[in-house]
Amino acid sequence: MVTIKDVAREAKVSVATVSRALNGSSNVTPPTRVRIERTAARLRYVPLGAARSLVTRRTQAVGALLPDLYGEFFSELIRGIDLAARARGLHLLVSSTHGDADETAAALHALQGRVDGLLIMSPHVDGGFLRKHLAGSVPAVLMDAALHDRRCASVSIDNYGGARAMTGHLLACGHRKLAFIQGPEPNHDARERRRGFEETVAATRGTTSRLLQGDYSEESGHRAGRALLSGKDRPDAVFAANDMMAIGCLSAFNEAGVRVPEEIALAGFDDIPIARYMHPPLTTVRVQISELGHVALERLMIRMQAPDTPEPGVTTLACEVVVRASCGSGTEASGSVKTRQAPHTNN
Amino acid sequence: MVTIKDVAREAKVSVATVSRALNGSSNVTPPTRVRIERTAARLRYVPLGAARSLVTRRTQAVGALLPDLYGEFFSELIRGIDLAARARGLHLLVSSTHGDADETAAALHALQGRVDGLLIMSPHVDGGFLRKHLAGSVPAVLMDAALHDRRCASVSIDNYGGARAMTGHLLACGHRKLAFIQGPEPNHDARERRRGFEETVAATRGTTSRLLQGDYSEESGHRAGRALLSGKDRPDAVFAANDMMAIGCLSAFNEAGVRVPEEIALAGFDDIPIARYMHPPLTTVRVQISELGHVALERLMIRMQAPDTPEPGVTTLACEVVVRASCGSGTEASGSVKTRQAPHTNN
DNA sequence: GGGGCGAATGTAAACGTTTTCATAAAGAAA
DNA sequence: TTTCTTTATGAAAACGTTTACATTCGCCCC
Repeated sequence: MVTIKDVAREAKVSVATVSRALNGSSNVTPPTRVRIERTAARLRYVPLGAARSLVTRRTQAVGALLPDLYGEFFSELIRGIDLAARARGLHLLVSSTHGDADETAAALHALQGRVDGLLIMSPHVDGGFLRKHLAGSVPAVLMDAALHDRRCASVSIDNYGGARAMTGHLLACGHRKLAFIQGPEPNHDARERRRGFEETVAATRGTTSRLLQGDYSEESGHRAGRALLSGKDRPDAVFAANDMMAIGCLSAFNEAGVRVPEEIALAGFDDIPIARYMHPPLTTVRVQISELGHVALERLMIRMQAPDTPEPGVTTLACEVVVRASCGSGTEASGSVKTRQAPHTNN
Repeated sequence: MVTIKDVAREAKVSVATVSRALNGSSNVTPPTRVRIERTAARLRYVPLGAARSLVTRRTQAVGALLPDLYGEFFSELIRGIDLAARARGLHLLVSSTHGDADETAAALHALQGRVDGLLIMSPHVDGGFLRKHLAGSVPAVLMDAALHDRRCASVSIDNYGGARAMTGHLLACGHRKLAFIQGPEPNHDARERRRGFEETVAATRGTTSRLLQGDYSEESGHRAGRALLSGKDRPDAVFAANDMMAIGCLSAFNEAGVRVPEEIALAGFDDIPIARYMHPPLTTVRVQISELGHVALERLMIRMQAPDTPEPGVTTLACEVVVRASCGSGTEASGSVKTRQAPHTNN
């Protein structure tokens, strides 16, 4: 392996000068600098990250702890984080946890000491969990976290507002018998979306509603769709807690020859890129998924640079109802309604 | 920050013993071990990765350099890599390059010295590029690389065979006027898929074919679909070089009220999870995308453990035609044909 | 009871880099 | 010239960990 010493010897300078020349900064004579740069390039010298980190106390890396890596939601999220990290010159360490709280704690532990900051999305992680397992050793930002805990930074989507807006839209379209395919129970966002749906329905006279269990996968949406068709009291609109389930549900309807939106309306949540390419194009709640990653990373940067600044609380990203054909909206061909301005930070 | 010295002092042993106790291995008396473990847990000691890496010459991390992070193909690929890496106790550093060869080289450079191995997928990277910019400092495995270069390890999909098989299937369905929506020119896999299509068509009498340019995005597929409909000589089957474009194309057909497969057949490539949930479900070439990541990581592990072993050449992963409704296959409702056994390593 | 041996623990030297401090050289002010 | 300041460079000390080697201790065997 070629080290800084080799470069120093070849270029006939000390290691200190090599370090200075290569890190751009302080006083090195132009001729020495180019000589060193040439030598380094010739020897193919690459500074060892570990050694550098050890002395600078910086890894130039952030970790992203995610619950799963399945589907377009996460590819969009990772994309948003990656782009923002790249712009800041940071490396991105991704880690997924499929298991329970213990496994999540283990993953969190493994990530510490390797990164300068942590982006966390996990149903098991809230402020208390973080304080217990992180102990302030690394700044962290929660994404879509369960608890709006003032003491830890977090960036969330306005799941509740989005679900309210979408439910309101379905009602406005004239649908009265609604069904909701909910996401996995432990997920905070799944609960919020359901709450938005239920409260809106409860506040409107003359409506009936029904809940089906799902787990955010297409397959569970497909199952739910079949269950709805086989039941005796078919709803006139189905609101799925995410697009993947809506897509699975749509496919079940298509298989059964039930036309959407003529016979049954359908809406999703997330606005994953594929949603608009479905047939019919899917009415959904737009969440700027990549923006969530982007904003979370920016927040993390702030905390990394000034770790002792007062905790900045929760940032909420607005959602937006995107009306496409699948909800049977007669009045407007396509349009959108925002739940509120974004991003909005609540201290 | 709490270091190994703090733990040693608290537990009244030397740092060496702490290190031994925490790393599981050699002779430590059970009572001392538990005392050290307790102390470490109490102090919330986390070993600093950088220091550990510096002395062990291992980062316990692999890097994945990917061309982009958009769409389900990459989320599946990352998922496959992540799962395999997790199983091996390795961390995963992801990095994407959107730019040209220079940017790719820079990303490659930034990744060196931070990882024990590299997984690379990039249209700009071939064996020569690798030798020039990597210089054997880190073992690397190419995924779906342009050049089947014996001197560097690579895992590829049988793009050519898959395209041949699919084209053959479309012909077997009775379609004679074919169109192919090709992927971005610089991509090796895009070229291979086109080659498979063209050669199969050329070998069959009485067929006509037409090529349209795409870039693997839904949007480009949508554009291509519209172009096909507006043209005077409408094909009876369209083969898109990936599923995303097929989905965009399908959406264009749907918008125009052109029925698939009755009026025009459609096929894709990749079998992303969503493909089967389209309407009609998409006939496509199944590529075990996550398996590609998985196999690539396993290959990398081998090279990491024995760097001086002779280069093992190219591993090819078979593709499989998955027949669903979109191709208008009258005879069989659903089925599949493999191009060959997988995985198959060619030394 | 002494010699040898193995197990448990301690000591200290690496690992490659940055950075502080010291030094040398070169110019500016006198 | 002399002295002071500035600038470029070098020497060496950190950074936190692992690990080769040294040491101590207790035990068994003769």
